[in-house]
Amino acid sequence: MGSNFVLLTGSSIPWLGLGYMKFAVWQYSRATAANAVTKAKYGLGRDRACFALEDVSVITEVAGQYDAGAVEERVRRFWEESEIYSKVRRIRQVGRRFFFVDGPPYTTGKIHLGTAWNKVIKDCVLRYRSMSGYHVRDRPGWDMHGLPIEVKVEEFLGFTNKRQIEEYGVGEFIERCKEFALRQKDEMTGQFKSLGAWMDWDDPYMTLKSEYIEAAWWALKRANERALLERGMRVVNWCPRCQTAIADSEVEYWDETDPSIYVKFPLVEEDANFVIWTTTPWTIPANIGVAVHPDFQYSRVRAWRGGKTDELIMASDLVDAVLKAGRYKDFDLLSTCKGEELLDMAYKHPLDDIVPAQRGIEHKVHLADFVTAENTGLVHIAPGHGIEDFELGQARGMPTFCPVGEDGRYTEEAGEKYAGKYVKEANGEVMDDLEERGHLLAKGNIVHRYGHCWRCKTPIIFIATSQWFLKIGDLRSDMLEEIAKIKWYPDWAGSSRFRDWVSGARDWCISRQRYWGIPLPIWICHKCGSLEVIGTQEELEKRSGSAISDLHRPAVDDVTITCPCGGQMLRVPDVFDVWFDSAVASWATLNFPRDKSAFDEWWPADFITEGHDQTRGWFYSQLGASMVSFGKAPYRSVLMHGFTLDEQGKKMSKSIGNVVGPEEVVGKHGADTLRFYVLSSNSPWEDLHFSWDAAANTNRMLNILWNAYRFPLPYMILDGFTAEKADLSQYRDHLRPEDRWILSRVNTLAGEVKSGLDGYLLHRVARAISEFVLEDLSRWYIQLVRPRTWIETDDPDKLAAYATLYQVISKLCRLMAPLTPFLAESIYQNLVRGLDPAAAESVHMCDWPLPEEEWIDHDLEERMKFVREISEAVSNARQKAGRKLRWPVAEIIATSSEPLEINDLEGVLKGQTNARKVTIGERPRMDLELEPLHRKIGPVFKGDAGRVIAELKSADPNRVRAALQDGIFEVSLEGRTFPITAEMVEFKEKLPENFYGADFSKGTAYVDVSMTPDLMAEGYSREVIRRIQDMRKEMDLRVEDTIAVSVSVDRADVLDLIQGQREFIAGEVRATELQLGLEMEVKGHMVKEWQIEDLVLHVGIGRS
RNA sequence: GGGCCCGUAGCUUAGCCUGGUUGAGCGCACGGCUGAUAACCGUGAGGUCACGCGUUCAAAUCGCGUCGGGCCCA
Repeated sequence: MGSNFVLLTGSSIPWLGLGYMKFAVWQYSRATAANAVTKAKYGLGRDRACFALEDVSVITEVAGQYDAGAVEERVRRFWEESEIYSKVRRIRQVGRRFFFVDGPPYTTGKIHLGTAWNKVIKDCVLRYRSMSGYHVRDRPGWDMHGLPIEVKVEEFLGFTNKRQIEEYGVGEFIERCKEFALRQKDEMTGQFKSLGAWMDWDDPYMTLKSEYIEAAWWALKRANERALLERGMRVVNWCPRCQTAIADSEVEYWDETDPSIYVKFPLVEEDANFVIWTTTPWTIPANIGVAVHPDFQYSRVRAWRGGKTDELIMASDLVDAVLKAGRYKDFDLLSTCKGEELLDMAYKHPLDDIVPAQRGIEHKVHLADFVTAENTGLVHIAPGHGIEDFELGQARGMPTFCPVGEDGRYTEEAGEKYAGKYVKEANGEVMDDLEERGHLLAKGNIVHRYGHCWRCKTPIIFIATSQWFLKIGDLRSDMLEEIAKIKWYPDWAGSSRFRDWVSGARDWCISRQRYWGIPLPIWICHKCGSLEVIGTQEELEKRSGSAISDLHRPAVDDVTITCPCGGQMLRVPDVFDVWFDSAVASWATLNFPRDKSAFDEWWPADFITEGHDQTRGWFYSQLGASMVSFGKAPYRSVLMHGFTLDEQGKKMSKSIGNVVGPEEVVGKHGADTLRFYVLSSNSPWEDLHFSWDAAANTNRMLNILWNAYRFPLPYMILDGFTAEKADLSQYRDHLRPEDRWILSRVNTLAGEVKSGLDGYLLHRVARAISEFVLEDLSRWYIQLVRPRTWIETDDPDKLAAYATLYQVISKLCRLMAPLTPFLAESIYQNLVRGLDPAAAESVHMCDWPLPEEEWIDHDLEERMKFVREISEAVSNARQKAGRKLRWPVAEIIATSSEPLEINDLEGVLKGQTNARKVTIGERPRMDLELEPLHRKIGPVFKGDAGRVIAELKSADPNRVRAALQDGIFEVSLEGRTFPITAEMVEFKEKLPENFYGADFSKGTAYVDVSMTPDLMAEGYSREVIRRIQDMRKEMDLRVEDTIAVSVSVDRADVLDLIQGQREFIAGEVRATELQLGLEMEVKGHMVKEWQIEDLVLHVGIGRS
């Protein structure tokens, strides 16, 4: 009892489950009830059913509003209960393999918009591949080791340094890290699932698992066999707080103020000084040399300040700037020389009285190309504190002097005065010491970008330490060759970006002096010094003779093995750089080396996709590790995607407060909206500027789709539409041109979607779908098909429309399944499975809908395009004329610059424009307009000109033109005649009265809005019908209810007109009685007064 | 400082590869439809295509440079 209670209250999951169950029971009864009742009774469709449960083998009506939350919850439940995911993967096991490797997200505990986008792309691609018949390998992964988690756990435990971890116990600490990582993983799994990402969540690969660790060990063993593993002193980025080397990628830069000092290094043999510049005074105690550029010109000057003179050597171009910084008054140029002439000139270390170790070291000038013409043109070289310094030091035989310890404090080697001081804090003291000894030429401050530990934000320092390296530099050219074989999306991601990065590949420092990571499997003999790299747990157990429970520290630290020399071999205490963990993912996910057959079957990956930050990250680390292990690239194709930024294109950051979480978007608009939005918003490789407006617009598009799908359902249900009736083949002769058109369009769309998905142009796919839904389906086809759905008999015309809609929507939901898996499933379950229980159990189990060429008719699509354009132009023209669509027009005319074929679509055009007659090609008969030209007439007729012009204006332009064609036209005024010549007038064509025109892409459409009694009768009747329908709706009448109607108008002429339309009106509104009268009293359950322009209408409605 | 990508209407964007009157959606204003209706449709206003120079008969599109944004590096 007690534990049961705790379970219910302690976790929100069981509680939610209970809620869902009640919801489902309610839903089920609703759905079945609704279905049973709707046949007899229309109007019940306000329930929130999303699709029929699978044992109800009929379609049901759905909610009037797209409620993503409800739809997704229902679908999620269906997927879980019916185990759809595993079924989908199972049925494809016979297919061609598609090996996808998930770039493992770091277990931070919370996914962000970028991570969501990443998984949506992956899911979309995998669903498409699966539907296309591929046997998809979709194991997700988790990156669970490393400093970020260590730092979190340290924070939690209140630790500030490594010693506290050792005191706490490494074993305990590792255990905390592990728990933390596993908990975060579980939370994030839920977040990914809510996006509809289908991956093998029950069996992800985890970097902390033994089989995973072995994959890394095995790779290192291979590296050693190939002589690519090396131990050596290197200068590394060092975090003095974490007391470990950190990778370049773990360094975070931001502006910081540091000292900027000019230091004089006195020459040994002469009374002169080299001038160097640095921002790190604390590295001066470790100075070993000075570098100059061999080709620069250097000057020796004698400079004055405060009554003293100094002889200084620096780059000639920088003399002025340096002397200004040192506040020298004036100087004499003594001599100049090229940098190479300075080679090997000796100087004395400026602090050798404080740093005794410096006294035995030779200090001199070296040549280096990396010297730039900035500051002084001479560079202070401390091989223990700089990467280039170290390299130059190695090349030139300088000692690597590094009097700084792992904690960032000077060691005894730095001399008594400095020993124990934290280097960044010693800057001031070093400057003072230089100043006291007269070696400080100038000091100031500089704001520059400085590196920090990305986890604990401590400023990093460079120190020389002994580390383990992979000699990636040796593999550079092989890597470049491999890159060229990989298919990159977009191409430049590989051909320029990645290529550039790999061209600068340097040896990879893989060791870290930490705890929570994969231990380096290197054992060293303490007697003979030989080294052994262990590849697997089994191998280690065999070599050590003891069973091992956990491959992590500290357990593995205690394992010793016996060297062939008889000595004892101990493990190197370091762990791997965490980047190495994910680098081996492509084979670790296959459980290689434990399982060699899976590797043979699957490796290398067919596809990976990550953000562009992974160019230097995972794309690179995987390539490097794979080249070391197998000599080839671990992936065949790569889609590089962008970053998610805010609407202004700024990085989302907590401090700016512009962060949008995926769960916010899902909560507001649903997962399908988020998915479709991120896929459609821009090309995958561009950065996404998240916009709430755009997301809402995507939701609106899905709502329109929902409405389009929902629209025919009540009619289909009412008419008992069945699977047999849905078979399109029986209606071949009854398909209207618009049916053939939408069928052509959906197949054209299928082609576009396929080629887009094949080429990872996901935005093109989403946009093509969106365009189809809005333009073709909702705005056009549904409008065209509407009248056919309320034909009452089993007319093949109506059934052909149903079958067409069925065909289109069932194809569309398959095409959308990879993008909006919930909505697609919901539609599929109701419409497709509802009619045909034998259909595949889930839309995601369907085969990919290929374009059916026999349905594609480009000509028809082209013709319809013009019909739509003309139709739009006509509504434009109608608007100019102030004639509503409800009022029929006698004729519309479309003219164009090129031949225009409408053919079979004339009926569509007539219907949509509400025109009695459609004329294509002929121009309307134009009226002529005559314009007298004042400047010609005036000079000829002088004082009479005014009256002549007036007379001309009132003349019939046709008569004038006819006369002018023969010669002159005579104007008679008060008995006089005025001869008018052709040059005195201009003719313009004018649309006849009641004609209005508007342009479309190929020409102009005209509408003749002249009224006839016949047209007026229909117009008024439609006005009346529309009011009655409105009232029927207000009374909440069912579609088949009949009514008694009385209508009174206040104009006799209108009464006459509508009297002739009695049957039309009664039929449209299902009236069994219809009374029409002038100023009469109307009656019924509902009575309303309406104003239609200048007509007052009274309508009374009652049930009959 | 270097590499790669991006900059088009108030906002989000298409067009750029292959030069020839910038096309849409949102928002705004006006209108229409009314058995998809808390839905939908039409019309209108709104753009020195970041800026400058060049190539060309012609540049949003090609080249160079500047500015701004992003990622990566130094």
